[in-house]
Amino acid sequence: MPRSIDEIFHRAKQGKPLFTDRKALSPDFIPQSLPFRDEQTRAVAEVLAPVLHDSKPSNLLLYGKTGTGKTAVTRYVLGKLKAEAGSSALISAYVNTRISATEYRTLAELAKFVDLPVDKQIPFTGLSIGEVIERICDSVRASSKQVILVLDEIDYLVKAYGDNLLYELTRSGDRLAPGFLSLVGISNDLKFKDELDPRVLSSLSEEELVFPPYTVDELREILTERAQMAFSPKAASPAAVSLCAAMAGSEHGDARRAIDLLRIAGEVAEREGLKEIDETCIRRASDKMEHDRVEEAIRSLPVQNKAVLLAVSRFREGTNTGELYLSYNGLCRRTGLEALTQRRVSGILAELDLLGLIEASVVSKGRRGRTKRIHLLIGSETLEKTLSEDTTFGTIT
DNA sequence: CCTCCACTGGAAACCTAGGCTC
DNA sequence: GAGCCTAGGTTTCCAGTGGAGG
Repeated sequence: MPRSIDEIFHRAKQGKPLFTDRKALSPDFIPQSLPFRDEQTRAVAEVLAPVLHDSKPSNLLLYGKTGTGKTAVTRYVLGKLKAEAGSSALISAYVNTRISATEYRTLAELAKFVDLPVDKQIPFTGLSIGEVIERICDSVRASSKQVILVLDEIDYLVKAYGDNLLYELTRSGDRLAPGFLSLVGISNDLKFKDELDPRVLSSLSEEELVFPPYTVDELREILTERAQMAFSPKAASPAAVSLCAAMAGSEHGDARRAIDLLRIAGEVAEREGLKEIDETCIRRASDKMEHDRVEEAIRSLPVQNKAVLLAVSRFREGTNTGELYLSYNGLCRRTGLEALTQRRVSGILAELDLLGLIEASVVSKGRRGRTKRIHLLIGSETLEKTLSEDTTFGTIT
């Protein structure tokens, strides 16, 4: 749908905008109150309250599927707590360990909140983990800081690196006094507890809290409230809101997804110059979300993983490890990329599988050995379009 | 029931880039 | 600047294996 810029501007000028306050649907918006989460909000507040009379709150572990309000409740309570305390000794640090990805970077993130002396800043590499912990502890002790460290998606850290870091952090008490550090762990995965050393577990889960998924009815109510803030009246009909709640919530009551869906549907409608969000907008928004997720996943891949993915896409009917490796080798020769070993490529295949970009399952073909049956789970045009942005593959896709 | 293929996936060694100390 | 350290990615090595074909 080619459209001149005159037309775009004209459309934008005429008619009232759909959105009155886009922020109300942004991912990090925290509303005045969190519906259906009173119990959890109060529980978190109770656990953290001791900080107000300078004693260390218990460590806390929060569970629940994505979009059940764990992060929102935590941020909400911490926000209030900070306002109440009014002291600069209270530091609320938030680190998402899936994004920080390694132990070292998780600590480096924490260090940013702790405000280290200029000569003790954490470089992005070069220090041992022990040294980084040392520097953080020193600073906390020296200025009696009261740190509440939120480790979001803590299960990622534990899965990849075990519980060493948590072990260190939970028993750093003596090195921090008179300051202290309390942990708030947030996990999507209940099973991650199995991988923890019993000592770490008992210390980390002094308090525990489970966040149940929202029901579709609850989602609808949440969306209705947000829609009233975000859109001009009538822009989002009850039917549209219900559909968003149903589409996003049918699987496991994911409020974040529901809110994203409503926002993007609003953007689609606005771009089309519609006065209200209709079903088509919502369906297109849903497609767009999936599409964006895939593009982003591809874009952020290391170059070797991209190469392997591209090699996979050459086989329409799926392939196996040996055949794929040959093709990958050829690709490397043509692009001047250094070819990795088959062992490593096998590992990369497992990573791509985990991201949901390919499916790679081990099959046995009897006498003809054991291998992975591999096929692409995403559209090859999307893949090629996205990879052509990368200079390594720009000419070859 | 046994063989034996074409890998899988764990473990350890190796490499690189960077900071630290002296 | 030499000689040390570490994290993270990769290679090297290799024992282990599900099941079709004998």
